[in-house]
Amino acid sequence: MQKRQQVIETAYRLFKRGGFHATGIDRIIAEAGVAKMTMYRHFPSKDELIVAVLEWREQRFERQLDGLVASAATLDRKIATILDWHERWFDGADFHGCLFQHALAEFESRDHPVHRAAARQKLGLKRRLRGILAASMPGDRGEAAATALFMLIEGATLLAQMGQGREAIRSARASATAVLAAQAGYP
Amino acid sequence: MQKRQQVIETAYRLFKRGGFHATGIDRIIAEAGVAKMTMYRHFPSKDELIVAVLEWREQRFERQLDGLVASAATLDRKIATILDWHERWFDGADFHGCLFQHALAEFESRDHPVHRAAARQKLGLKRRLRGILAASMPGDRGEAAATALFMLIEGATLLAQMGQGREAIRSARASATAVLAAQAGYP
DNA sequence: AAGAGATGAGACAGGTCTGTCTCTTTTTGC
DNA sequence: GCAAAAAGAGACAGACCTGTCTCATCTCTT
Repeated sequence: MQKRQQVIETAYRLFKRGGFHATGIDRIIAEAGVAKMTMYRHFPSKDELIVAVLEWREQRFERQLDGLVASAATLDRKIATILDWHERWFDGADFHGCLFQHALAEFESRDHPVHRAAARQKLGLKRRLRGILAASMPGDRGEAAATALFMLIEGATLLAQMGQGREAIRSARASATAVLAAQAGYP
Repeated sequence: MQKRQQVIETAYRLFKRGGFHATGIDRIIAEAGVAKMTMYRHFPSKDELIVAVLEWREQRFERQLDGLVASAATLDRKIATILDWHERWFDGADFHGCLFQHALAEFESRDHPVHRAAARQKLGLKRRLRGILAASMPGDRGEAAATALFMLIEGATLLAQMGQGREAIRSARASATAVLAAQAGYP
C-alpha cells in the first residue's frame, strides 16, 4: 500500500512537469524506486495510473476546499479565501498549471476514463461553488453566478500558467464582487 | 506551396481530435496525401509543424476577431458579438476545445516554441480585449476589465469542452455586463 | 523540348513506448 | 519460524515514434 502511493506521487510530479503522453512508465518507476511489475500489479495500465493520480489530487483538493469554505463565515469571505488559496498556488515554486485542465486537453475523447476523471473534478468545483451560493442566491441567479466564478477561476489558472497570475487574481477578486453584486440584485 | 497548406490543415484537424503527442507524422502525411519527405522539406521537425499550425490558426482567428470588432458600433455590441462568435464555435459539429489551450497543456516548458506560439495567441486575445476597452476605460480599470473578459472567455471554452457551452455563454454575457458596469465606475 | 526543382514511395535506422514474463529476493502475517 | 504475498531486476516482444536516405517520377518554367 505504500509503494502504490509512491508511484502515484512520483507520477503526479512527472505528469505535472512533462505532460501525460510525454512521460514514460520507465521514467516513473525509476524515480519512484519501484520495479515495473510492482507498478503494473497496482495499476493494470498507464491510463488507470493517470486516473488514480487524478482521483488522489481530486480528493486532496476537495478536502482543502471544503476546509476553506467551512472556516469562512460570510459568502464574501468564502470567495475571498478560495481566491487566496489560488493565489498561493500560483505563486508556488513549481506551479505548472492545472493538471485536470491538462488532462482534458490531452485526452479529448469525452468517454475516455481520464477525460471523465478530469471533468468530474472540474464539475465538482463548479458544484461546490454553487453550493456556497445556494443560501443567498437560489435558482438561476445562483447558477449563473457560480458558473461565472468557475470561469474566472479557470481563466485565472490559465493566465497564471503564462506568468500573469497576480494580475489575474486581482481582476478575479474585483470581478467576483461585481458579479455577485449584480446577481444578488439590489433591485 | 499548396502541399504545405494541405499538411497544415490536415495536421490541424488531427491535432484537434487526437492531441499533439498522440498524433503521429505517419498519420498526418497519409491523410494529407503527401510523402514524408515533402512534409519534412517544408517543416524541419514535428515541433515546427505544430508551430506552423498554431500560427495559421492564430492569423485566422485574429482576422475574424478584428472583423467582428470593427463591424460592431458600441462597446457593448462588440463584446456581445465576440460572445456570439464563441457560442457558434462551441455549437459547431466537431468542437473539441481550444487548440491553444491544449498546446499550453502539452508543452509545459515556458521556453518551448510551441508553448510560446500558444501563449502569443492567448495574450494577443487579451491585448485585443484591452484595446476594445481602451476608449471608455483607460488605465488600471480597463486592464482589469480586459483580464476579466479574457478569463470568462477561456473559462467558458473549458466548460464548453465539457458540454456546458450554452450555460457558460449565458453566464459570461451577464457577467461581462456586470464587470463592465462595475469597472466603468459610477463614482 | 529540356532541364531544374518539387514530389512520391518506401525502406531504414535508432530510439522509445507500453505491457508481459521469469526468476530471485524481500517483506509480512500468523 | 514459516508460509504466503509483495517487490525487485531485467530481459523481451511488438508496436510506434521521429527523422534520414535513395531513387524514380512528375511538374513547371523557360
